[in-house]
Amino acid sequence: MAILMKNGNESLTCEKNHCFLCSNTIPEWKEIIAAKKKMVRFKKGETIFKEGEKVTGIYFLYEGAAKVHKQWIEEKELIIRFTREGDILGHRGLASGDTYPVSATALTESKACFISSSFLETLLKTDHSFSYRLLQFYAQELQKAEMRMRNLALMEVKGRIAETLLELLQVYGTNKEGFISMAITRQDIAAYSGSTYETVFKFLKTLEISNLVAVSGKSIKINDPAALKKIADHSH
Amino acid sequence: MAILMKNGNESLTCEKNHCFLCSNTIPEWKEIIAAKKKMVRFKKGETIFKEGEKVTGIYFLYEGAAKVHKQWIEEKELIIRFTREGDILGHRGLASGDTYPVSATALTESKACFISSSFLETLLKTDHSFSYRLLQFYAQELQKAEMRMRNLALMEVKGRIAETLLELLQVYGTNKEGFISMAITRQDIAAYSGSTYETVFKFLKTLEISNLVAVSGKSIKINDPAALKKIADHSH
DNA sequence: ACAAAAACATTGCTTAAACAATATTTTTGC
DNA sequence: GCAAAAATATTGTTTAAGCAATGTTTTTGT
Repeated sequence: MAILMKNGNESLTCEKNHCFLCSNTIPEWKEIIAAKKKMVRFKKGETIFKEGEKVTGIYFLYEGAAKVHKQWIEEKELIIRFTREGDILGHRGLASGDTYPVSATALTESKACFISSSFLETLLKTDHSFSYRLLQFYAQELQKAEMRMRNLALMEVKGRIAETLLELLQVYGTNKEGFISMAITRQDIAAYSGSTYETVFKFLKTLEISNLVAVSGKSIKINDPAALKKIADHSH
Repeated sequence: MAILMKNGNESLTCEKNHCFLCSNTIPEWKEIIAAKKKMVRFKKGETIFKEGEKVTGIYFLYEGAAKVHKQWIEEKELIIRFTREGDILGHRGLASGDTYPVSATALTESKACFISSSFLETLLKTDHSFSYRLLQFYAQELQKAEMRMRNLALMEVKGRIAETLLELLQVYGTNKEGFISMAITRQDIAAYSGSTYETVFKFLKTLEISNLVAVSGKSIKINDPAALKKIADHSH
């Protein structure tokens, strides 16, 4: 049942049912959703959608990982959030403005389930519990955004980098060796913490020396999350 | 029809109909809403709700102005947004967590229309177009939050202060003399821009000297908004 | 009306963190 | 498989912006 789509991506069936869409819509709609949705595949580093592009719909990350980021002047960007499978992407497009306010890029080979804006609208207007859940999700996202605003504005860089590591740990978890299950570049750590590669490099080195983290290439192991939290909470 | 309430505030009728609640709910509900809502009055500097407090409901600012702010370690706070009449306050409380993630404080003598969480829930589950509008509002707020996250992380302070002045201009407008219609303390400008009183003081002085703004006590007049925008866009 | 508390004004000093420079290693596209 | 482009490593310099100190003015509570 792999139907070839115009962009060469296959339409695959969704077996996990773990995404926001699948777990929050009424069962009666499952089939219609299945017919309307498109499974899209992205290579590592591939753009899922780009800031400024016209909004076409919403994505539910089915497999893999992605970063949501926002550009500022060429060369500067802030990573807004790191996402894992099950997460929503592109939901900000729902606001009146019809272009994506952020970009999303796959961090690993990924699959996402795509729902067009028009169908989403129908869905929202019909399935009110879904609509209510989405509202709650938004309120939660807003809270997170405000927490981050505060951190970016008031914490010093070391704290922000510590927070970034903890966030990565929280989002991606660890593998059997205890390393964060996602190879992340220092560049991306800098882009999330709102700092620079060099600062991340220097601070990571001191963390390594004091044995709070272990680094092996792009893999990072956090030995003492509580100590990192302490650094974050005391950086002012 | 001024009914005395337990806290001494009067229940007043709402005549403006300009708030989100009044302009986005179905006419049939107007009377029920009128019966359920409570008009609350706040003195300048008075707390509308406080971070960490149990969420009791949502406020619609009917008259006056307020700031929404978030604390970090004693003494440090970030002002998340400035609000004017018609604006929503306390909507973040809708997320699962049952405490306000931010505080709101009246900047001037204000009146707000209060709706309890339980009634809001009923409203959302019944009036779906209201629910949809609120969803759009949230998406918009999320966009703004992300824009600010980016600015706080990547812009240098001068640009952030310039942005703050432009934001104040945009939210509160000007009086006949061209001054921003809201007396704002330098402390609050610092708290919004994520900087310090001294830095605001210094930068405001240079803006005054270069004639981009005029200052008279707590009143600020922006002579050249475009120049301020330019400063903001070039601060990196 | 008056004391206490904020807010304001002003200035140096200090430092965290960006910037710059340069060399090496890893990744990726054709 | 190789060249080009990212990403990494490292250290030194510079500067923006916070902190500290001290005094004055304005606001606010009683």
